[in-house]
Amino acid sequence: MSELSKEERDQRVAEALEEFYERLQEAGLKSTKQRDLIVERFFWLDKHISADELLEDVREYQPRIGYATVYRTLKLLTEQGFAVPKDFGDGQTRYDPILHQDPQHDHLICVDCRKIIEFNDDGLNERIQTIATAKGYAIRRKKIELYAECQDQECPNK
Amino acid sequence: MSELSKEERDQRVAEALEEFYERLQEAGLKSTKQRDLIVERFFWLDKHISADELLEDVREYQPRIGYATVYRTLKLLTEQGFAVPKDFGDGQTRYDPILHQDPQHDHLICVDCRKIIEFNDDGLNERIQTIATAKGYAIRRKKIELYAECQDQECPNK
DNA sequence: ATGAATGCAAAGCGTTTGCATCTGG
DNA sequence: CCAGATGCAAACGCTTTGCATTCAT
Repeated sequence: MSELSKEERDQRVAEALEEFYERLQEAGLKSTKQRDLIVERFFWLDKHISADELLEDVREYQPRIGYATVYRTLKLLTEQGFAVPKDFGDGQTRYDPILHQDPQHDHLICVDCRKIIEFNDDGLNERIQTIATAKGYAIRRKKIELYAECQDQECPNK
Repeated sequence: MSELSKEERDQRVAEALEEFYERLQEAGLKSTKQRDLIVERFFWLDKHISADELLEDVREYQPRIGYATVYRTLKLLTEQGFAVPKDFGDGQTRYDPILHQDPQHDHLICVDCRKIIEFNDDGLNERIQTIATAKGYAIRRKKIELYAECQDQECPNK
């Protein structure tokens, strides 16, 4: 994610947008100034974000956007598989953008400072597959959150 | 869980209750008819349960219990480490009782019928430990939810 | 008696919805 | 044109809180 160059990032956002507009068309839905902006910013920021935070961001470009529009767009993105809602227990839902090259990552959350580290572990993913298969299920998606405290003093809240 | 005999179950509930009352005393908090009932039923039922469902259950014994009391008791149980709140994305928080012999389990959720299967996998737990340790963190708790569809026709919603 | 717990109703908060208006295809 | 999208405000559902009353210690 953050190791990508601006070019690579632009590239991935562009691809995701293209895919998104294709789906819009297929579904007979419309592209509008507001929707386009929200979706583009959502992809561009490329991090788990709350409706509130996203609204604040897009209002820098179009101050009159209403929060209902943001919620509706996030719902649309979720339905179309471009976003995954996450709940970290602080009362508000956050949405993870899915730029399709990206395998869905998991989270390690510091219980002291609430810092959220994203990670991806093949061994973990394999194990999960094994478990689901053994029980006769096929994984559609997963939600893995590890709540932990860091060992040393890098964490401000200790 | 469900493989326990009634005796074993009673035993575990009794132990958990004892521990709970110890903590209450230490904290200078009181034991009341309502609180006792809610906690006992919560331990006895021994499954993830919403505030609503728990309220409905305890009202069979004491119809005048208010929902605020149930919420307050669940909050207390959570603070004292006897319950873990879980969010499965359907808008209401569910609480998992922790009877202390029980290692914390994970969930496999059918995306079609919303059936929730609890499981525990040592390989998975080891892998998680490894990941956290490698990143310099010590796990306090985890939340693992696998959303999957079942392979055959046992699932009513297909 | 005194601090804590309860029940009720009201408030909170994030999210969703109804509706009149606007807009893209 | 007309279905779909927007913005606003009101409604929603779950959860929390204020307050007068009751209760445990």
